[in-house]
Amino acid sequence: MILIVEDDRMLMMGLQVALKTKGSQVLQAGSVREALSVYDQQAGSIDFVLLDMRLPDGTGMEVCRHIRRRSSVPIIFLTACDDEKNAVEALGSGGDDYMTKPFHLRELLARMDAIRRRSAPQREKKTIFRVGENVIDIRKGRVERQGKEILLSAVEYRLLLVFLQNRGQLLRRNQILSFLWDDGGEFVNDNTLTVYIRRLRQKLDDESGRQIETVRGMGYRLREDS
Amino acid sequence: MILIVEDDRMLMMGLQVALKTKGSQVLQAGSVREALSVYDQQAGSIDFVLLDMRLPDGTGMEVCRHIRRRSSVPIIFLTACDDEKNAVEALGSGGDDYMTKPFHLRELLARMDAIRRRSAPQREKKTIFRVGENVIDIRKGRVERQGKEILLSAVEYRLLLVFLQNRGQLLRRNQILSFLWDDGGEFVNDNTLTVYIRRLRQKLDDESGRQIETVRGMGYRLREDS
DNA sequence: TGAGCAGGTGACAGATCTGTCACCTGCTCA
DNA sequence: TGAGCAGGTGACAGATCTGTCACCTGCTCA
Repeated sequence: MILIVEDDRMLMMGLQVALKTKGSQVLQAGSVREALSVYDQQAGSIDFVLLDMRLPDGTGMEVCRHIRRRSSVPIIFLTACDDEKNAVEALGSGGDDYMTKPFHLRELLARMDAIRRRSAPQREKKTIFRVGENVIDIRKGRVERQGKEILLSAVEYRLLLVFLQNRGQLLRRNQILSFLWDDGGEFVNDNTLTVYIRRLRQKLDDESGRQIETVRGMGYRLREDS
Repeated sequence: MILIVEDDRMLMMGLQVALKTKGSQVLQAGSVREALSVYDQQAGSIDFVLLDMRLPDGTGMEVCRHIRRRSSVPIIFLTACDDEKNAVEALGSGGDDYMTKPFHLRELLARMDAIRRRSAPQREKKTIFRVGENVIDIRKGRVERQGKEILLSAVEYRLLLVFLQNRGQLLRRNQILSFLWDDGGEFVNDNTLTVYIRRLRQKLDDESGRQIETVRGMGYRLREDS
């Protein structure tokens, strides 16, 4: 099921017809408010989101942040030309791609396919992870090293989960902030993340060296299993 | 791989030969100390544990508790006749069955098969659970109701996980204590569990009624999805 | 090579969590 | 029907966590 968030009725109609013709079901929302409400009710069945940047009661980024805190469903931003700067930023905040209006439907469909292909090798549902000598069992909410439990606070544990679900990938500070804090990290001090990274490192690091790498100017990355 | 914890060398030899003949690999341990060490190193590959009750440096229950905090691998206790009272208690602490020595190998093998069959329908690796109107995503370590995050403390969250992994099953207070506290719950006040049950209920319960049921004199049970 | 800045560090105040207590409620059985 | 007890409740002290601060370190570029 595809969620389209778009206040231009003509465009909405066009997209809807095109996507339905391709065999997809469609959900509509015309505002930030409506998008959040529809998303929360249907989250489980939505497998793609098309997201207008400018909405009558806010921006697509707000919707994107809301969704990204809950799911990794693909999101494509639809933007007017002069939104382009915003759109690029939006990618950092969790979008997978963006299209500048007006665009050819065929191109949109092609990009959707590309993104689907890219995310197709469904991450297997691992529930036990190894980070250095630490073993994390998310079904038990337990972290241990050499059989000894490592106690993590709630925020530390969730920070670790964010890294595990995106292992080996560079995560920007903004992305991590928005995963961890409900307000999208807008209202927490940037240094707070730095401090939690440090705390997590202190608990996880062993002789095998630093597990969470700093990518200067970019963000952090959890080392792939060595 | 089967872990045998037994200090009687003759019995150990017998079991080992019999199990190897049936195509199983075997790990040995002759004491509590050794059992814990072997278990911690091989936890991932052990799929059955035979556990003598009386060991030179302690009891099988200690080993059982250690393992149960980490895994639901099947455990059969091997007990001398006059241990029987303990053995029954041991089942409460997480054992799946017990055999009174001396026993027929054939009977042991039959019981092992029975337990394997019982646990065969591998619980699928769900990572998203619903409890009443609450949605728990263990890959994100998040609990929410109607899109609004419910904040759980570390102990509350792990208590919830214990229930989720044993949904619909009656959990005895002792079992829960040993899942949650590293000392097997021996050194925490019994009322502490009652209090955490209450706190978790306060956060999870909604109009659809109580999710964690009390089974008086027995323990607690998390309601199956209605 | 040193200015500027991204990220690291140690310490802190206030918030929350943890485990216990004393006491309450209400089930169950004689 | 009421004694006895399993489990529930509200409040609490001390421990831990949370987020911020002021300042430090060390990379990167002109």
